Amino acid sequence: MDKNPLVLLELVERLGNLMRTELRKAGADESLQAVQLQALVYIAKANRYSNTPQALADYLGLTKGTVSQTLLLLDRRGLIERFEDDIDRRVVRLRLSSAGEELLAESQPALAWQNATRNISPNRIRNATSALREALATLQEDNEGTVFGNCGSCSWCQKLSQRIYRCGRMGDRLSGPETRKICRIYQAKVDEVV
Amino acid sequence: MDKNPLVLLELVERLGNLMRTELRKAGADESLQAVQLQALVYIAKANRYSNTPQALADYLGLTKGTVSQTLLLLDRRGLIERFEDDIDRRVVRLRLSSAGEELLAESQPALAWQNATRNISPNRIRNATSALREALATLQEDNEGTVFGNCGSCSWCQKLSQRIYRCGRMGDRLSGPETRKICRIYQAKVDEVV
DNA sequence: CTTTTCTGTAGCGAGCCGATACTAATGCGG
DNA sequence: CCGCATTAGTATCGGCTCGCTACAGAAAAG
Repeated sequence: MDKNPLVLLELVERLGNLMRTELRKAGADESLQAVQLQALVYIAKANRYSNTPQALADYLGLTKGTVSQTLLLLDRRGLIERFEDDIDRRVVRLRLSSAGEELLAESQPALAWQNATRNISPNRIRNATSALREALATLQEDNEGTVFGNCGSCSWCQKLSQRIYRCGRMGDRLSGPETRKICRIYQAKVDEVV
Repeated sequence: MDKNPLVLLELVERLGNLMRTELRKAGADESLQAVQLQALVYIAKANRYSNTPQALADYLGLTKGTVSQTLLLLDRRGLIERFEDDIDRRVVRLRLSSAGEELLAESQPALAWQNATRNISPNRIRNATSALREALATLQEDNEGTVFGNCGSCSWCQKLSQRIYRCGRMGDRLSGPETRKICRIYQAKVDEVV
């Protein structure tokens, strides 16, 4: 029975396609494309190491040129802000403008999904999440791509006190909320399959 | 913990995006787009009730106008054949040409996925498949979309003999292989959550 | 025999997307 | 301190996607 993975793939692809059209519908009010909404969602969740065009390109699986175009458009719309990094003046940092935050809060692109999963028990969702997460990690490692994650299961993360954490890779102190954002230098703990 | 569904959604979207870029890479040799490969895969799997442009549009979550363009291109490339239905002369039937079958056999777009899931136990894959299938069905019902499936779990399907089946909705006899193709008039059995 | 509904197609326009070529900043070796 | 490779990002081009509107023909409904 090695056909089962293919069945799962078909489901992932179909759900991906349908959620993409959901995104299109959600963005149609503001005349935004699906990818643009995905970019906004990412920027809202990215931590300080991951709010750059290159990271977004890795995340979405697109080239940096393509992403650059999307960001240009979002900037013209006033939904994001781009500003130079103080230290490395090649890199551009991204963040949502207040208009972008507002837009994201209003248009709930995930609403259809919430409804679609209402009858699935938390336990089954956890199991499915775990399996897909492993597939994603393996897929990205095979492609030498970036594995995104948050500090909760990252081997670099050190807990300094009740509320203060520290990233052993970058040497920065991180607040609690910041440890729950998404990070591109994430390194899975060896014995943790989550 | 009603945040878990959102985590699952994020995984589905990311995997969908990445497999989409895998598709792009796989189709790049033949200079085919991701959607075009998805269309070919669908046409290869569609049964006699489901090999039409409209069905494909429902499956991919696109409009019939968009799909029409894709099919036009695939036809010009000689990868599919389009022919009129004998009874209802509005409908166009689709099938792969031999060139199309060959192309699909050679470019294995699912290879990366097979590798990515190699370390996941069949049992976990089954569980994940089951959960996602339910999400998909609910999502499509909410949107009044078509729920695709095959005869194995369809309430219209009758088993006439060891090898012969019958579709109670359309009244046709179906061979064993045909019952494993994908169908747009699928109706889930009431007590079967599969 | 209309009228409506259901097929599919045609053409338009905004935008996606990869590829290529480019600028500018950093870093490394000497 | 000076080349030279590397990295982050932008600019431009061409092909294609995709929704939209309009359209034609066949079938179904009245």
